[in-house]
Formats: sequence, structure tokens, C-alpha cells
Amino acid sequence: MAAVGARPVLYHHPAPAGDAASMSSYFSHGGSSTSSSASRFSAALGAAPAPPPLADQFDISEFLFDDGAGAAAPGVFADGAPPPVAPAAGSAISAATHAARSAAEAVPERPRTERIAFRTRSEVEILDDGYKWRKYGKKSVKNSPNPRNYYRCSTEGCNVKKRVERDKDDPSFVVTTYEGTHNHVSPSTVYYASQDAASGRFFVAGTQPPPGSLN
DNA sequence: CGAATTTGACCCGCGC
DNA sequence: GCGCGGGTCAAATTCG
Repeated sequence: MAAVGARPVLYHHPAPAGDAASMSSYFSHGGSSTSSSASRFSAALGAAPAPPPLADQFDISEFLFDDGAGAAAPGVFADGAPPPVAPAAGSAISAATHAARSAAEAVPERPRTERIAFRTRSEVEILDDGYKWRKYGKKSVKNSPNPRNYYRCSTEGCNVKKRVERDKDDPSFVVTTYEGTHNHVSPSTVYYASQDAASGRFFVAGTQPPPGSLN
């Protein structure tokens, strides 16, 4: 699989306002007003009538990735400890995505057990990233009082796995770890790619590079 | 009725 | 060799 496959569905879009809608349809977990799954979450949470700004709901404070091939030191992106990669203006997600890609390009040959993890501020562990996940295990881990949940992509033939656990220090954060590469597109749509007219950058979501955008 | 989740058991690798 | 911790399996149960 190509180097770009490592990414989970992460994306960023430059436009500030209209974009929250598309984002919530993709990564809906908080109560953004637009998607059906968001309303499901709201119900589960006992309702959050006034959704806070998107930035408050999707706050990636830490991002790390590890391809599992012996890259001894996985990059950890934390506030105040930015990676040597120039952060894209105004978006942690975009920066992280770019960093992950450049890392993958840097080491072209390796067993692809790509792993990518990030910490998300969220009240619920189940982030609807557009894929269908089937839970297959739950374990309590030593260093955390919180249980860790194991999910597997329910699409046949796709063996992507995902681990979800609450941050032991900040229970308001959820640590999500994706492992593997989806060999299909999201069942709920998802292919989203656009080019920012101003910067010329591409912003991509999906499991494969959009035809024509990456070559 | 079929699909997804739950949950304890089982398995495996690692450190002591 | 043993114990521990982490990851997965699978039967039972619940849900849609």
C-alpha cells in the first residue's frame, strides 16, 4: 500500500465556517448540530443543547504516530514541543497529517503496521470517523484507571484496528490509536478533497489519494 | 432475526 | 521458570 495509507481519516479544510458542517459529518462526536450521529450522541449524553464552537469539541492537543517498524522514538506532538515540521497555519490536524506523511516518505520500506494515535478532547469515546467499527475487547490497563477498548473495522477484508482509552490525567481527553490501513473507502461517504485556492494546499480526507491530487 | 456488544477466558511476549 | 500485562477470541446477551 502506498505511503499515504497510514492516515486515519483526518482532514482539515481551510474555510472556517461552512466547514464545520462537513467536519461534523465526518468526525462527529460532540454535538455539532448537523449530523445524525451527532444527535445520537446528544441523546446519549442527556443533551447538549448549545453546541460549543468546533474548536472546543475537537481539540487535538497531542498527536503521535508510530509505524511500528522499530522507529524507536515515535513523534509526540504536544503543546510547547512542536515537531521539526513546519506547522500548517492554524491547524493541528493538518500539521499532524503532513508530518505523518513526510515521515512515511522518509522511510519507504518497512513492514506496514502503521500506527497513528492522537488525543482528542471529547466526552464520548466513540468518535464517528465514518468507518464502521466493531468492538472486540475491553481491557483495563496498568497505568490508567480507565479501561481500554478495542475496535476492529467491520468491513470485510479490512483489518484496521483501533484502541480507545481515556487519558489517565485528563479524563476529558480520549486517546485514540489507529493501527493499519483501510483498504476501502468509508461506508458513509467520505471522500473529500479540496484545494485551498489561497494557499494552493490540498486538504484530503479518505483512504486513498484523490486521483490527480498526488502526483 | 441478524448484527453488534459485552465480558471473562485464553494466549503470548517480556521482564525478573 | 514464573508472573504480569496486554491483546484477542468467542459464547452469551442485548439491541435494532
